[in-house]
Amino acid sequence: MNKYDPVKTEAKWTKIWHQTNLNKTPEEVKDKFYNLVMFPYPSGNLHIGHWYNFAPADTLGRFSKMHGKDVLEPFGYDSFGLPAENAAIERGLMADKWTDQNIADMTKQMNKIGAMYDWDKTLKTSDPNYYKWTQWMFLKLFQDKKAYQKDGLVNWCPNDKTVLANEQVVNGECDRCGSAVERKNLKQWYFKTTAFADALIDDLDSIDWSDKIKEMQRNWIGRSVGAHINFAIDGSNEKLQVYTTRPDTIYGVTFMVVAPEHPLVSEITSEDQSKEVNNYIAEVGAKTNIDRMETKEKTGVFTGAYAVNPATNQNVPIWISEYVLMEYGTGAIMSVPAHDERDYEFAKKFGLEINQVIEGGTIEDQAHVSSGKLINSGEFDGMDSDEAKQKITTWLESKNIGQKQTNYRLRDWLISRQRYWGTPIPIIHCDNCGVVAVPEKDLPVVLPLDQKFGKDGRSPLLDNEDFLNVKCPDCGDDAKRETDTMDTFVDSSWYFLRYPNPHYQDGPFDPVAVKRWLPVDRYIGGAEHAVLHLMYARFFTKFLHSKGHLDFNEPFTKLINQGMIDGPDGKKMSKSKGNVINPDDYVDKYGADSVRMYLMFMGPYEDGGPWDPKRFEGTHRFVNKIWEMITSSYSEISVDSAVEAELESKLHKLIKKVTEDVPNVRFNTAIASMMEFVNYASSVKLKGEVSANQWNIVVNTFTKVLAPFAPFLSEELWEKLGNHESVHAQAWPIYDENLVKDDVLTIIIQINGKLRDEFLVNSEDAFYQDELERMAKEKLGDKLAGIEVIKTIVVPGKLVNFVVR
RNA sequence: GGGAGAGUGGUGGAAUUGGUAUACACGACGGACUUAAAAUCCGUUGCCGUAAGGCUUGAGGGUUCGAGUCCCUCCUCUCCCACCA
Repeated sequence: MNKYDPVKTEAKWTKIWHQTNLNKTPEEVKDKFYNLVMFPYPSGNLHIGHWYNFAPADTLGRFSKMHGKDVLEPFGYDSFGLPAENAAIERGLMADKWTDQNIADMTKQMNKIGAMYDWDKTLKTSDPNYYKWTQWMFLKLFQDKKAYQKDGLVNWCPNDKTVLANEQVVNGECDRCGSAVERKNLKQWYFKTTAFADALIDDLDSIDWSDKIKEMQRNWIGRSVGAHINFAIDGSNEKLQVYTTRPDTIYGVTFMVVAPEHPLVSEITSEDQSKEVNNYIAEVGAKTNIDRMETKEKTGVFTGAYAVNPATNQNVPIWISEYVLMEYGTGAIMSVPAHDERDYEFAKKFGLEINQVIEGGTIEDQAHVSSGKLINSGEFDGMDSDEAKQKITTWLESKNIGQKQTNYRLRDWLISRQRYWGTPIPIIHCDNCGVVAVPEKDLPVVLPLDQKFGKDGRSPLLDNEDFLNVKCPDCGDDAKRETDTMDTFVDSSWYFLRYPNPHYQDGPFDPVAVKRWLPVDRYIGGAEHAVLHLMYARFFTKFLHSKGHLDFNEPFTKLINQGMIDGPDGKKMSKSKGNVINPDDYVDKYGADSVRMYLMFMGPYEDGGPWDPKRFEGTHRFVNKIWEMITSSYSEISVDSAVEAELESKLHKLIKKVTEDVPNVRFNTAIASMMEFVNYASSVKLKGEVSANQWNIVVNTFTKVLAPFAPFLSEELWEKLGNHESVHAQAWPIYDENLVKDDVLTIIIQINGKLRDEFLVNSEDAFYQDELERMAKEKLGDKLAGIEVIKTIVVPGKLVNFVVR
């Protein structure tokens, strides 16, 4: 018996596919399928998580290709980022050399996966030919005032020594290194993501993403509709503007709270309260984000000032407290303790007045938060909250002290980083002209390579005179370059536009190629990017669309989020736990196809799960079983036409099942049905019950079904079966509806819904209800004697149910 | 505290519109081959019961001829957000 030799086979076909240009992307495109996986960071080692990402995605691509689709399946690298810089600092390497070596290593490993990548369509974001256009994107945003500089409180990671975007702070910690994030006042570059806040929410309805991810984006953007209201301050000309979603409760406002950082605080604070107020501000200012989050109990200080409730004309005290955030709304709130839990807690703690204005609840015990009928609200008494919100807002507008206002939790994207290994921000600072954009013709602003780092990790750009010193493009005087680089998420926000023609020189992307291939039909990647990359890429697409560069406004039509592969112990893989699975160990021993098959068979793609070496063995056994079944010789022993019909029917059922499962990423059930088929076909073969001719047709067809899953194995089998053209260039087999239908159906017999018996019936008779009932009665025979049948339910082709007393 | 999702054998997991629950695989047990082991192959395997039979999809209730699937209450777990006014 000749045994399947994956190592030899895979090397052989890798070479042949390369020589025959099998994976070249078609130029003539009729029915496109842009099959994209989120590109990886070149960390240097392809781990099993990468395999889980790319191998099933490739099955989808190959499956589509066999269906006659023109498939674009590119691969590249998100190659700017901190790990390269850390390697440079810690080990004295060059960040660029380290990165390029990793790319070379990973590309070698990537070739083992058996994917249909067209290596002509590759890119890396650290390539000047690429980041030139990232800088171009910055300039376009800058020209449109959607890239701007702002002074303010920012998140600072003391370990990575850079600022972070809001999205990159998780539970008060840096999402890269886990350090506690500090708050600093710094001038930084931002992209105006909030300009597209509405579109980012509304257009979610038009794309095929999981509800989970869509909901996460909606929550992150956090749209809320309410009103701005200006409160007069007693004894001052200043107005205190607040944002509220509950204008219906304005008669219940008994105090105001402003954020400690609010600019009005210093102006309105009375002399006798100023010491206490200043102490409080200092105390809060010293806290980190984590400290702030840990503060459970409400704290605050009275400013000594009063505002006037415009509804009641009552004077209400103005307090400061850290529970009001300067970053959201106006940094000031009107407090309605009767109908807001936080205000209630605050009022109870500091003995402030509580006025109920919505009927119901037990205000003595807790805030009554739900909406309802208004009371104690003058002319608005008796109105429902929803109506009162409208009416009161209109009333405020008529008095010119308020208006309807929509607010978002989304903050503009902070994109500058005080790091070296990233795309330089194409800006020049000139003493005469201020902030000046680098002219387009001067792009790219080249990042100097071979830079040495000190132990402190200080960006070498800060000390690189050649880089720093430039002439101002406006006035020609000496000027300095911006030394911050861009967040690497900027690089990855538009890469999918460049893949169709990564060699294009006249712009960031080739408009003809983009028209041909975009938007992305399947986008596959981890759910951890729900509010990061996936939102940033949508923002870029919307911006480019608004400027007429793109004719679509959503980049990823259908999104698939694969799960995570854990270690055999069920825990997240990590070097320190010693539970990391190295795919090479398995690939070198069992072959890529077995790894691919196991990853797809282990469970639903969206769930992931632990890597189980035992179960892997099981899948590998299946691969060998296929090899044995197809390559060992077939001999007719006792040909049986009933078995021939059965085998043909099972083959067509298999085709149908796999055809339906793969587009829905149900790889596990597709493979299960292949196993079932092989089990049956093997037993037929052993007994030689079908003609050699039919057997030949069956194994040829089966090999085509197998092809997207196990590209090497199927190609070798295909050749052994005497075919000359690649199996991957074959058309997907079409199943015959008539053969999928069963000739004989099993009808079950129930009594009161419980299974009691069953019988077989020819499919053409299975839809005559009277006949089915008669047959069921006959089959049950004596069992029904003396029992009163009240009702009989007949489901044609399925069952007969006798309802008895 | 808010939002989303999920609970099925010893394990990963299958189950068209409500219509044979536990497909496929792992593990376990028994057997064949072997001096022996590995590999391979064959059988058994939801639970209780010798059997007939009964029970079974987190718990309880409901709708229905019939519920893993639909509705209500509760419990548990996972993920996301979190003083967002």
